[in-house]
Amino acid sequence: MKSVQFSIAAVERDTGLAKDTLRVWERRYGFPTPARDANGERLYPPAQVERLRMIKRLMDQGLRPGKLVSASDEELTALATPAAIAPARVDDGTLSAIIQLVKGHDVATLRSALTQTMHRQGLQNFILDTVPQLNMAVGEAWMRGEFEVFEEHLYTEQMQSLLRQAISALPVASRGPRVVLTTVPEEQHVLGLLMSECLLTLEGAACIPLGTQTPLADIVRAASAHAADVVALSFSAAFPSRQVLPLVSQLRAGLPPAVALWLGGGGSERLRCAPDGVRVVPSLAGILEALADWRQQATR
Amino acid sequence: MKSVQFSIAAVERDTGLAKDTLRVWERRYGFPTPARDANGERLYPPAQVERLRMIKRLMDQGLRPGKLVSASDEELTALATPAAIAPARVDDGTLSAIIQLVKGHDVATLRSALTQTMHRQGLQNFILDTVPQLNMAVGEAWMRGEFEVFEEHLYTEQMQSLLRQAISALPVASRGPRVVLTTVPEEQHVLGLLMSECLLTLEGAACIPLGTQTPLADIVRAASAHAADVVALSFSAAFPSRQVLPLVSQLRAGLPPAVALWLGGGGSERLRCAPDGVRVVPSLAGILEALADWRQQATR
DNA sequence: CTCCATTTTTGTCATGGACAAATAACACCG
DNA sequence: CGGTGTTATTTGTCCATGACAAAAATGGAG
Repeated sequence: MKSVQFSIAAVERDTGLAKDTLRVWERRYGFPTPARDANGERLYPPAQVERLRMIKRLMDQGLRPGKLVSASDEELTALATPAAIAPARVDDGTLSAIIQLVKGHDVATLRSALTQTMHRQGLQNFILDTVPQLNMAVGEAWMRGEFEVFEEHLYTEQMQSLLRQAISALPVASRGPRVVLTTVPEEQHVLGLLMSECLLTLEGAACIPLGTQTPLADIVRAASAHAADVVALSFSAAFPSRQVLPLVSQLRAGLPPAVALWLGGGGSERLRCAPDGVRVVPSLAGILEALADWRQQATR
Repeated sequence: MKSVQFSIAAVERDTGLAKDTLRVWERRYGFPTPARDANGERLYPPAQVERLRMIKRLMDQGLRPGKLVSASDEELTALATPAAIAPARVDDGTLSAIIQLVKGHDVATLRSALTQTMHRQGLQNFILDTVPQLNMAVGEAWMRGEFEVFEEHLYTEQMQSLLRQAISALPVASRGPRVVLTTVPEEQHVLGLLMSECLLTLEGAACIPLGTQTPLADIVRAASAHAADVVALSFSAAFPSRQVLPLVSQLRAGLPPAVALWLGGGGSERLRCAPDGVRVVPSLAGILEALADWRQQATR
């Protein structure tokens, strides 16, 4: 394989670390140490990009960059070791079987296994239990280096299809509330949204799915146009946590007070104190709880 | 409505203009002219953000920023006028009916109308004719300012569900070729991929969908792991054309020569001269042609 | 141990200069 | 007059360095 070098923009894309951050790390910690092209622009070797990706992954777990970038390679791999991050979990065999199918690169078999598991367990159980566990297992396998990026993509794609299919098959909602589902710009993880849409639609709520990355102003407009009762946002664990609070505050200020604002996903848990009128939904089961609360309040 | 001020990061999110670009415009053209907070950081008034969004829209049509930012408000609104950009097109009524449904914010009716149209026309006709026309109609309506961003999101989301559902319903492929479908990082438009997947699966090709934004190195690994015969990439018209050629060249260099590389979507047409071993597929119908060519060559 | 104040860590923003790719403008020739 | 090659302008991205504020860690008092 040719030794390709990465520009700073390419590294930002591949790692999710901002250009400013990459430069300031170099200045402060002495890593990374990119070469320079004829014009003085940074050229990152693939090995350093790989290391940066691992660092980012560990940071998403809550570890601090100062320790990580100055750590030795051995310490890094030790941190990424199963024992360090993957608490043993109960597994009836279904999980590992599906993981193996992803690794086996057999799309058709993977799809039918997922479909079969969903039908066996029922949609609600599938979404509350199996899907989150699968997501975590995939994420952990990726961190341990057992999964390639494209294998994670393949999994996400299949799961996405399955969930959308399930949603399509559900009866049209009638009871309310009307829920606008989306993510903020920069947040492109879609599975959380789809799982939420499944649960809400199962309970008879009317979902208005906007997909990912809706600008804040347009979320407000959508809530108004669709006469929404709730706006539900999903933040993945990879989303820069320092940006969550300002985003949410700005959105809350723009929305009418009568519209509820729910936050879900791994990135919302790190929020210290939610502003007034914002409900953090810590898990998928919490959605059902929030829904029940809303309905109770609505009848009064 | 409170007069909220936007930080430079917020403006980048809402407009899609990079921070560096915003600063350099201010330096060169004298617009925008943000206020400053106590710490000297830029605070953009909402009116300027709105103007920036309009400028960005017009730039996506090919107009140049130098003219736009120094233009008067009147000139701007004149450029954004329907007559300036939207050639009338033949329309049997189905198109405008669906557009009206999107604007009517009735999710359930929109979904059933799309489903019905698909079944009436048959999947292949639907994808070759109606879907591209709808996409264009939506894009044009958006340019004219008749569509909000969230309305485009809603349309995309519904179409995505419909196409994924159609793909799931198709029989598993058996004939080959094996096609890896994805987009490069930064390219997040997914409808082109799904339409291609539909057509290919209809013809019995085995698709390996990786979703959007797969890093180049992982596209290569996926092609190898899945024993792919073809890698198909989709570039939307919005993708920065200056980046297409370097990306494609790099990918072509990394792939084995036996693996074909197909490019589709509006962003691939602006490619001056494709490198050796790269096939530009100018339209959706071209996919069927490329497929036929591949099969003919494979039998020899 | 809990809670509050202080220090360290960390990401983001500012300035001003530079360069290269893309585009427009222009001169030239058939 | 239309096509073509060359120069000029436009435009986005990158760099270096300095600064600051929010978040996290630390430490001390109750």
